[in-house]
Amino acid sequence: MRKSAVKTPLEIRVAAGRTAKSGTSPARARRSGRSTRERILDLAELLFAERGFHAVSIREITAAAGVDVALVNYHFGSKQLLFESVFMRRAELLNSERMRRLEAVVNKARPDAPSIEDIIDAFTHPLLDRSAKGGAGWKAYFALIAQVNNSTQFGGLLMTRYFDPVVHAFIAALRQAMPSCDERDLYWSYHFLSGALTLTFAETGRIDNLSQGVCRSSDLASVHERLVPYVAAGFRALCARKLRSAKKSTPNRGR
Amino acid sequence: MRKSAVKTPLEIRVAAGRTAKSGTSPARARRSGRSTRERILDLAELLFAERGFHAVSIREITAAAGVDVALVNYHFGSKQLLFESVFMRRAELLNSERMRRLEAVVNKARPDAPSIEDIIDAFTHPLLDRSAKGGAGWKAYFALIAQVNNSTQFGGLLMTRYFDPVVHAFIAALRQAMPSCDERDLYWSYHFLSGALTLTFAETGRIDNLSQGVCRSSDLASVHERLVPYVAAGFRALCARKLRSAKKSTPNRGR
DNA sequence: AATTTAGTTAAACGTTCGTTGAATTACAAG
DNA sequence: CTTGTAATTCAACGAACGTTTAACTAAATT
Repeated sequence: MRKSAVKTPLEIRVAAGRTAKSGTSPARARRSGRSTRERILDLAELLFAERGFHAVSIREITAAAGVDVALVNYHFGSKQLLFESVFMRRAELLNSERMRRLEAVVNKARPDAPSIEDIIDAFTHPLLDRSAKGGAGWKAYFALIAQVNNSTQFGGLLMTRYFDPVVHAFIAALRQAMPSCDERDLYWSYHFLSGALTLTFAETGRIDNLSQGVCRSSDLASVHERLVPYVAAGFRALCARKLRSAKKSTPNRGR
Repeated sequence: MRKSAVKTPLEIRVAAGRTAKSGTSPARARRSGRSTRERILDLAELLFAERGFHAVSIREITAAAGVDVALVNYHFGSKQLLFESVFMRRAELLNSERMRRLEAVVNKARPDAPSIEDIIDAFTHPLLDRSAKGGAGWKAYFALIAQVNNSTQFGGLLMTRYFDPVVHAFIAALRQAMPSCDERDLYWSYHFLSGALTLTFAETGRIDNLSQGVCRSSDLASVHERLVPYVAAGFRALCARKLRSAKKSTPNRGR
């Protein structure tokens, strides 16, 4: 595959990924308290979110991070793998808190099913928290998620790989809360939620322009208190829709 | 600004934009029936939608269109202006049909206000129609819109410039249909609709993976019949939310 | 027929891209 | 202190990028 594969540079890079020897610190973690790996991840996240994957060069990232250009390929293997590392890093944090919150509302309501609002809140509140109090890194990350979610080439791939397990858990909870709901209505309802959620937390400034100052993208607390009842009502409306269907397809005769 | 500005190449390009002399055909419109300009626009649309602006080179576009690389700069001035031409081309078609449909449902309901569902349908149905019967060009265009809408650097800019007038007309119609609704609720409701709509018509394949075949991105007819009641219920829920608020802020004492 | 103009072609411009190899430094283990 | 390894630096690679220039063809105008 490669030309002069004398020193098998791939193995070097893979080994550099994480040696698992000293879990605390590779003793190289200095300069502003963050390791080189972390500083690259931080700046890559910021720049990818601002301009997208292809519009940002490795040289820009490493210059902003104050490290040498070669270190991206040394620590991550390639620009593409750096991007996936950025994507994965906070996905895991987000997933675990979403699961924690979901289990909490399920346990609290037991033996009944939780309300639709509580389930949705468990899914969305972690975004609100971290966008408000998580610093610029989380804000950039949510802008990145919105781009990936709406990307033709990555939307159906990366989102699936990193978020599907948790999404399935939430859809299962919604299924229990609305047992009569059609499966397709459940999935499409989540899909609409996903589009509204990712666009909103991307904070593109669109609504600021549209509303001419009446609404602010950054006012996430007030948007969250609207998002939850909005999508909860949507979920309920879709599952109740059965009653007045029986129009085109096989007429289910009454019930 | 430029080095050897002897022939003022900018003027040449601007003049080439559209000379408005012979509106029918510059007699160069041959080869598959579409002019060079149109073929470049078609292929640029397709490739931009698939991979995004920066991931596609002018050479790829012109090679796919079967024309010389220099013609992009001749006809459009730059890669960036080509992108905006792609964006603008169908936006105008979409806007005019949306306005036509909106006026139709308003006139039909007069002197009453139309239903929320009818207003939303006037906004979303043009997408359904053209995605189903408009060919690959329209499908690519909707994938492009989703990327722009969720882009940090273009989302608040291009969408505003090309879609705001029509969006304001729709929000005005919704305001008339729900006069007691808070302004911020109206704008945020539209924002959620925008996120759900653009993601859905992008057809990223995400829901196909998530639902493991139960739902298909391409089944837009069945998604549209879900999207309208979903967001209509969301709109209504937000505007009715007033009654049970008075929690944190100024307690409106009872009513 | 002569002249002007719009459209197209081929070639090259200088720049930047992601990636790599080899040399060098910093650190931990013996 | 010596050795081995992980991390970093510097310089360079070929490839591809957006854009421009100048020459050329085809059409319209005079």
